[in-house]
Amino acid sequence: MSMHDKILEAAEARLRSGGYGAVSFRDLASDVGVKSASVHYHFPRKEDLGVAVVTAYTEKVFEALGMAMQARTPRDRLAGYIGVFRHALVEEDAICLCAMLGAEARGLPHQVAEAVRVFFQANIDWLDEALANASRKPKSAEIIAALEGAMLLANTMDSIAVFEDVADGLLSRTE
Amino acid sequence: MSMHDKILEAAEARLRSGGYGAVSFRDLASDVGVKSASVHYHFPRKEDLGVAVVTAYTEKVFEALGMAMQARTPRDRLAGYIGVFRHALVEEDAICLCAMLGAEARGLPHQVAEAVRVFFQANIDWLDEALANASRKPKSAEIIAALEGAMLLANTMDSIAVFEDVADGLLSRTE
DNA sequence: GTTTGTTTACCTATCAGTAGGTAGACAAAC
DNA sequence: GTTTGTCTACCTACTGATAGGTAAACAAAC
Repeated sequence: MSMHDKILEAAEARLRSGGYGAVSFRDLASDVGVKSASVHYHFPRKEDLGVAVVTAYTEKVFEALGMAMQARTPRDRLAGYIGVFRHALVEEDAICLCAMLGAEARGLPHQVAEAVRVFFQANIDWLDEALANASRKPKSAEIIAALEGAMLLANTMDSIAVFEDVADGLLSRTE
Repeated sequence: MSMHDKILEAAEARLRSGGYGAVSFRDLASDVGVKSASVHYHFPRKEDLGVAVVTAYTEKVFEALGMAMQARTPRDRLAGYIGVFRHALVEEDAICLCAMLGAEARGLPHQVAEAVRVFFQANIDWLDEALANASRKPKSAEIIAALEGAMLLANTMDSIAVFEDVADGLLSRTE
């Protein structure tokens, strides 16, 4: 993997566990085995790094969502969507990057906050399309809010039970 | 208001807009018109300040919830509960303190994270009691997750519409 | 095929600014 | 005269960011 990508990966991990303020060029440099000036070579300003991480994260998520869109019924597509979030929470043991940055949105550099907004709008659009011919369903923004909130609570209480309850609730209201 | 309380108020505002890392003793001192050493006099370590803010916030929220518990039906009590969160979002123009700190929980000093956990558990307990004799209702943790997620999304997209949609959805599933 | 110029990807060293935190002087209140 | 609250003055550690340099890779010119 290129140094560029290794830095992005390390930055995503630190962002997701501690937020924007918890990411420093020196820590990232140490994570990937270079000096902080070299991190600045790849991402001149912290804002550039923030935007790049969110953009890469968005692409990664929507690549995973590509398969979920293939499912036959709206309900199965929603189950696939939920699965992507569950994987992020359980396998990567961290909340969604944009849940963290969404909470901090008011204090973020404008371009970073805008990238987060784009992520959520893209999620709304994806769900609108995936559930277009459902006979009964919550609004797309409601689904996202429920899942992001469930991650947040699961993260704090250190229990994924609440996430599964929310997921079941959403699926039972969709067909 | 005492200097102690003025510092708590300023710290809450900064915590809710930028997170734990965005709060500095110097900024707080400037906010309330003293020097940073004086803030250290009231709250020796940042962790002490963090715990005190969460504790005071919890008390403030549950004081407001006291009235909501008086309502006659489970549905009305839920409406009152939602109203407390709506007020925090709309009137104070910020997400719930514990939504922010819950997202950052993994990177917080242990006692602060624990205070946040206590806040959420107290909310679960409150809802369990308020909706005890409802004939139909979401689980308490589901309600909290939905509302916290709705705040997060509303904060990022700068639109309270998603919050109202989530609130309506919760009320329609409760009676 | 060797010289020349350019780019990539890093380095060391340093900057001004800010972080949390402390020691000790001081004045007013009790 | 002791407690309370604030001050000045300082510390060490770390922040994002910049300057200037270097070794290797590559391509074009001769």
